[in-house]
Amino acid sequence: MSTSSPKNDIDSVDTKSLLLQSALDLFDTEGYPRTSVEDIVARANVTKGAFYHHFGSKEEVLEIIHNDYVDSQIALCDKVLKGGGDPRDQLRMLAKLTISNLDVYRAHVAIYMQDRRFLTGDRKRNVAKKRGEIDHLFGEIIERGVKDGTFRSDFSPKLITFGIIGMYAWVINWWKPNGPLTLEQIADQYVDAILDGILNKNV
Amino acid sequence: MSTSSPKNDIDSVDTKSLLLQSALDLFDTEGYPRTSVEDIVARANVTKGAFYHHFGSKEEVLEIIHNDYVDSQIALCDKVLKGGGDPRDQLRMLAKLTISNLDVYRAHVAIYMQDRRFLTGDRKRNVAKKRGEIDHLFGEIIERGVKDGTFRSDFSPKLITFGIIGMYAWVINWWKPNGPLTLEQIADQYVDAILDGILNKNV
Amino acid sequence: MSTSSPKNDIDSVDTKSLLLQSALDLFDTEGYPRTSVEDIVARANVTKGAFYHHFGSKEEVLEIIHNDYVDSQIALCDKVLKGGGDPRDQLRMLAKLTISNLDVYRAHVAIYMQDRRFLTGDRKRNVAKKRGEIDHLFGEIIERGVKDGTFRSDFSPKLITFGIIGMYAWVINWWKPNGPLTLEQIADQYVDAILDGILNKNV
Amino acid sequence: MSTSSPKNDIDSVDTKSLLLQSALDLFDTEGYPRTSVEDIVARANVTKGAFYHHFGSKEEVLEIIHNDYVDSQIALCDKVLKGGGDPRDQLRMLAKLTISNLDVYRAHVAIYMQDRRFLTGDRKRNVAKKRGEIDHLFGEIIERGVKDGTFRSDFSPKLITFGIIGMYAWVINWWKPNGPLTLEQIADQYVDAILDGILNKNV
DNA sequence: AATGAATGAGACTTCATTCAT
DNA sequence: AATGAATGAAGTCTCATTCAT
Repeated sequence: MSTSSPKNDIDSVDTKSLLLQSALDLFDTEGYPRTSVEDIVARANVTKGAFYHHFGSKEEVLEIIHNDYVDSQIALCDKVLKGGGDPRDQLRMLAKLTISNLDVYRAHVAIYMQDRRFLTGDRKRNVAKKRGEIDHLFGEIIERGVKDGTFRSDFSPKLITFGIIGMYAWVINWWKPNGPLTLEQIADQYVDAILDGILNKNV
Repeated sequence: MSTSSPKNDIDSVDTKSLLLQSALDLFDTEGYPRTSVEDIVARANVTKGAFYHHFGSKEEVLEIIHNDYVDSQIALCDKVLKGGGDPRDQLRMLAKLTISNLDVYRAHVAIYMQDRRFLTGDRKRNVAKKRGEIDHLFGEIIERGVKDGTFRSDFSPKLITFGIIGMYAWVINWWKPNGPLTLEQIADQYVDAILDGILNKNV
Repeated sequence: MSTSSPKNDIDSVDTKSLLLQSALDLFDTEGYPRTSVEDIVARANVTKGAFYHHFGSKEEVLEIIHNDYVDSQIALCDKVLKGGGDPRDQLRMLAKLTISNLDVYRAHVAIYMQDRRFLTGDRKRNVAKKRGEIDHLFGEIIERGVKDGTFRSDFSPKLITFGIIGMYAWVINWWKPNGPLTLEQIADQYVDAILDGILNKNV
Repeated sequence: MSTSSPKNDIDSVDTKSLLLQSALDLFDTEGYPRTSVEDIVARANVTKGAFYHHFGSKEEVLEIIHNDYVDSQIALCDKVLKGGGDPRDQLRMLAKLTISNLDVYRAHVAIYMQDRRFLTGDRKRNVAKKRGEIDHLFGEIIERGVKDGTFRSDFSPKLITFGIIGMYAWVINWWKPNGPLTLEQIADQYVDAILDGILNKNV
């Protein structure tokens, strides 16, 4: 067998990833403003110099985390929209993918929800733009459903869009891995509730 | 002679209120961690000494703002629950009151949503406890509705509770006063959507 | 007698002046970039916090020192120009005042000559503008002298102006208080040399 | 096959010279303390390792630049002094050579004037010593001229020496290549002004 | 000859808070 | 009730230099 390069040695994790993971954990638990670069490097067992060798600033790390998640979410929306199907199925599919994304990106999403506002300048603008895209892609499904008669037309599509987004976004505030409900169940029940309502029609 | 105390003179606003308002505005627009005591007193046109004369710390101000809002919301929930009525009506009533509370407490709510986590120690615990109460009171309506057959029993009540809370909580993220929809319309449409679903049943 | 306020007590020097003097000494001996705020406050026996209570930045202190000197030099030029007299006398008067200004502003001038370039943005522009004024006021005397026939017209006035300024500016590089030559002698000999030349006409 | 070594290939400039030139440009425009090794290597399109392969430290580069210029200036003074001639001619010759040296060494001189003080230890002493030599060689011409009656004896030779040096040194502060005056004209007018004075004797 | 990751000391600055008045 | 000078800890970031490869 070939001798692997040092980078790939079993217990050599590259410093940059180590720092990113450390920042991710701390931003998630402590929040961005209360996490110091000092904290990040201490957890990664490297020096401040190493941090600034790999990243230009603490804010850049925040941006990277945001983009990681937001890009994945956009890709997901694109996939669903391009997949075709009727609005009802698309809504369910998007809900499922969005929520199952939490398995991979739970910390990213928590940080995105809470610390987005600490981005400044171009970073703020870029992330805001991508966020707008996501809202727009979500909204398209609703609007198409209203047009083709699948969804009721007596609601404001924008209102419904934000309502659905709100339901799913809120999950991050109470869901814990290993809870009684799987992510799949959460996604399905929310879609069912939204489509058919929670009223008991058999009465 | 005038009998009014100096505090009530036509254009004498008392310093403490001035400082609270200043903090409210700044926490709302800049966020708690990026607002310095210096900023607060500058906007209120007083000095730091005055601030520490009226408040023990910056965090105390954050707590006051939180309690102002949370107490009002609890009062509101209590009122609805004590008012009796069937779960459907209670849900609608609570939704309407909660949302119209945004007219008065928009900044408080925004701060509550974003900066709650910067409270520490007892303050953190107290606010968390009150938040739990609100969630609980909301949940009670749902649970009672499931029990008495008003709401479907195939959903997790907790899930539905958080879903509804999420929809309404999210409003703070997109609603602007003077937009096309009134707060009353928002409250009603969300209740209608949740109760009956968004599917067009006439097809 | 009236009891003097604490500010005027015999050995109470106000912190701001103390810090300015400390900065002046250190910028003079070590240069601006090698002087840290830490150094300045250590020499003044106060804390860094006190420094930033009185000044917005290290650069602001540099600007204050520059303005102190440059403004005094402009005032001096104005005084000579408004005083009238023939160009020869004005030149001598300006030389004398400029050089005797070194007694008061020796450190300021040394700093101005060496550390001017570390000012940035508006501060850089403002000081550059004032510097231009001084050059201009100096040049006016020479130009008037050329026009009225006092000075030879076969030299470029600008060249002569800068030559004279250079001679006087250079003094800061070698003059030490308590040297063999008084500032008055230096000023006079330079004016004599410039007006009549150093050639021995008696040969 | 080509016999030239790779170093001499048409567009292969050796890294060391590239780095020196890069440092020269940056020290000139930004100043030594504000130029980082990072800046130098970025401009030369190499890495830090290359820099420290060729130079022991950033300060060593500053010293090299200083010695390049100072040695050339000493050589020049030596040449004039050894060339003999009367003090007046020697003065003119030295002025001309000194000033025309600016064509080649403009950046070096600017750096020498501004950043000399950032040399430390032996480097500082060595450059100071060479600087003293230059002053001395200049002064010798003046002193010899006073002794042999060419120059007036009522001036302090040291004063006159520094005055002349100041005039020429100052040129770096205002002269721009491609300005209206050639370096030759500058040198000549200054010598004429110093020898004969600027007063109009025909009045 | 050159790379580039990493170090570690030190720089400037912010800021909640205290305290004498 | 209020001032404003002062503190001191902590924060972000820079940078000359080293070193294994």
